Amino acid sequence: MSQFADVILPLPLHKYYTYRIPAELKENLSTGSRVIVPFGRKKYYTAIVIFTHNHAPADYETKEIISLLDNEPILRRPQLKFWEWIAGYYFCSVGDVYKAALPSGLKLESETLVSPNPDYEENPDNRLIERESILLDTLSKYPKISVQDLEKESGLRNILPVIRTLLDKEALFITEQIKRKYRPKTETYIKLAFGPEEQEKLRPIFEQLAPAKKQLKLLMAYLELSSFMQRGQFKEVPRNTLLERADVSSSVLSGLIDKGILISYKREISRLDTSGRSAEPAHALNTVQQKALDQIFHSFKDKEVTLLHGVTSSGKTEIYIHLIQEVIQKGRQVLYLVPEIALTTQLTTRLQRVFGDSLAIYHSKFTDNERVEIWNNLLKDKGIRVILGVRSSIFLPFRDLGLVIVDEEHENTYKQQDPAPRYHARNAAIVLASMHGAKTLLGSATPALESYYNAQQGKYGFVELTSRFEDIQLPRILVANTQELRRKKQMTGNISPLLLDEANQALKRGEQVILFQNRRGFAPVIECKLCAWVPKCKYCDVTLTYHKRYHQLTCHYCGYTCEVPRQCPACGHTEIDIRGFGTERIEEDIAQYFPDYQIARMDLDTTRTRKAYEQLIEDFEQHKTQILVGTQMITKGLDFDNVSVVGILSADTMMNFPDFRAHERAFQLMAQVAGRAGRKKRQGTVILQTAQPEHPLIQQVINHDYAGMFHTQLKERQQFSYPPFFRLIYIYLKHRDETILNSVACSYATRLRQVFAHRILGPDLPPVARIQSLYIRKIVLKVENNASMAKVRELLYQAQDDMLKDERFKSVTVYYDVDPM
DNA sequence: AGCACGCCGACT
DNA sequence: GTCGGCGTGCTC
Repeated sequence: MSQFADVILPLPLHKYYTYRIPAELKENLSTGSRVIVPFGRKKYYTAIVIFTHNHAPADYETKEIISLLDNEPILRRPQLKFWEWIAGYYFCSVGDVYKAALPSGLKLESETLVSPNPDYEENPDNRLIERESILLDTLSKYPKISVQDLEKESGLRNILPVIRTLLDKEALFITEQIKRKYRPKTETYIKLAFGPEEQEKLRPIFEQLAPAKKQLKLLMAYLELSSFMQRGQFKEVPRNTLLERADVSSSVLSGLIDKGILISYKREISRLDTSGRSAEPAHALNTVQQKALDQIFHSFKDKEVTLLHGVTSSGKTEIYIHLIQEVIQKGRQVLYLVPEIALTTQLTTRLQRVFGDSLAIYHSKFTDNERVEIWNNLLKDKGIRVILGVRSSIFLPFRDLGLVIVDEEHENTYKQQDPAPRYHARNAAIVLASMHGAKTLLGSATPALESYYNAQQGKYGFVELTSRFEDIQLPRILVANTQELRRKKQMTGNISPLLLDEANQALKRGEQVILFQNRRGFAPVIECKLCAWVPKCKYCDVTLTYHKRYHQLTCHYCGYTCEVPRQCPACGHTEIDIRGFGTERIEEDIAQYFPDYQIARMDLDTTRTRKAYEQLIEDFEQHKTQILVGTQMITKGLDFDNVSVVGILSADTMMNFPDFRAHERAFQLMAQVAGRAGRKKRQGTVILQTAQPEHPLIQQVINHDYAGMFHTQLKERQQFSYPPFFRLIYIYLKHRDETILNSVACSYATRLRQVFAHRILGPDLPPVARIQSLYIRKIVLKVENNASMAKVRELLYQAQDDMLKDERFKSVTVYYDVDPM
């Protein structure tokens, strides 16, 4: 039996820590168990055992594990391997992955509690200073209080040193308490105190209760609910149901319990909605869908990953359902990934109907306790077969995945941005699937360039669905040339006459209208007011970002900088300015034109809660609102059958966004939003407002020409060394002193150039160059797609170690973003 | 991450 | 002269 355990701590530390296993825990402790360990002088953490062994570390004294939280591992072995892969690929610690992977209900935290020493008497030789007195006075009011609360109550700042001195003077005690966050949900049940075999006891009870009308009423209600009348049983009945049925107060119930007639007890119940949902059969597929399904099965024979390119509303979901059924019939599990915003009631109810209780939904807006229950259900294999979930559900303890579906695989919300691990759920899921020997299906109407390229190269299988479900026509797309309209003074606001006219007609016919404006219009991009000319970087093919502070234009890929031109190089116009109008503005504008219709706005601000979001959708579905103004949120997974006109208010803001993926994203967004138009009854109309109607991208949108867009973009990606030909790694440097940061960033880039040569760009100011008073610089590394990532990682870490010899570098924080979006 | 130790400026 | 500011390094 092992003496020592190496553990993962929930911290950004790049190694495992070794602890002694106390004798009494040796039996049950194993890889994947959670343990409480002391770390540093006073902290306790929940760590995860990754390895047990008998090698006593030579150069330090080990501490002992405090306690074991699980008699059985809460992780499955392949998960740890998966965590290590993520940490390696995305340049972060396994601790970072651990933090992201476990629902916080399974992560316990220690909290310091302070209590006064009642026997303390002030020593005249060692008087208390003022801060100490104040603290002690406050403390005397509480038997036990947390450090955070004590800080608040005392009105003092930075009380930890004071607590320390008081501790030395023995004026107080401190204890560390581990907070148990997950609580099983319980419900109180009521039952007769005796069984049906003693039912003759009932008669005297009725007589006894004759004067107590309310108690009698309650007893009758119980007998009724417990199905005694039909079957002579005394079943347990939930307390609330009983009180509701009897319509009496709880004191009446207490009366009966006191008399020993009824008994009350608590029972653990599941939070997961298992209200006996019965599975119903899936819809039959039409011939086109069936053919696609067959092709997917065929493709699975020799490809790990298959891309399903299906136009909007081609019925991809039904194909998924049939695939899932196939896999779960074999006893294997399915992970169905969707982007954060695509988890709509429309999709969940559809899946719940087919899969009933074997489906679980894993979403950040669900409470933590629910997520813990899903985790435990999977761990103990209690019936969940299909997980419909967002990004973080790749970390769930799957026993045997047979299939991973990544729907809307092009969505950038699959990439985690800020705290590490900065992982891409689509790419990580592919790795996860291969660890399980499962297949991955990527689905999208507008695939990511990278995925489509992989399919073209034969790395992925490829299946196409070209016709829409029930032969609905793709919408016709009309262009409103805003440049010309403005010049002719036919358009002053943000809405063209053509869009107004089409919207008006639709509304009069009782149909609905969607107006789409990407809020990214707020990006600091300048443009010519007349012709929408936008300055671009000569080297990166990326829109330049405007920095107000210096009145300069900068490329945030390579750092190229220039002055703002006085007049437009394209048309000579002299008004060049920051552009951008958001959804709020559109909502106001449109309200003036259509005062008789109800308008709703859907963006980050109006959908803070799940409820608000669902309410907006419900209102629109039920035609309570006629016009919906929104950001890209409205493009995802929503099926409205009465929308005939969609307005894209500014194609230019999307196309000119300072990012090498701007055109790809603009196409995806426009195609997705256009797909909301004209669903069941007739062809819809999309009004596309742009100042550059002849632009190839606009033509590709009009012609629903994904392949055309792909080829144009691919050429540019190759020319400027971007994905899928090159892999990007961003290296971020943070420091609170801008001057130091600048010089360190420059010398770091120089150092990196010695290793990676021209593959290093920058340093440059990222779009948000200062966060929480920390300045940020970004260095870009472009490596050939076929380069060894292990080698790149080694070289990067080596360069970082080298730089640490520089004194100034010590206080600089470095972090990486691999495959940034 | 957090916490302790250590070295410099605003107060008694 | 001390208190408290934050910079640096360590945690099994």
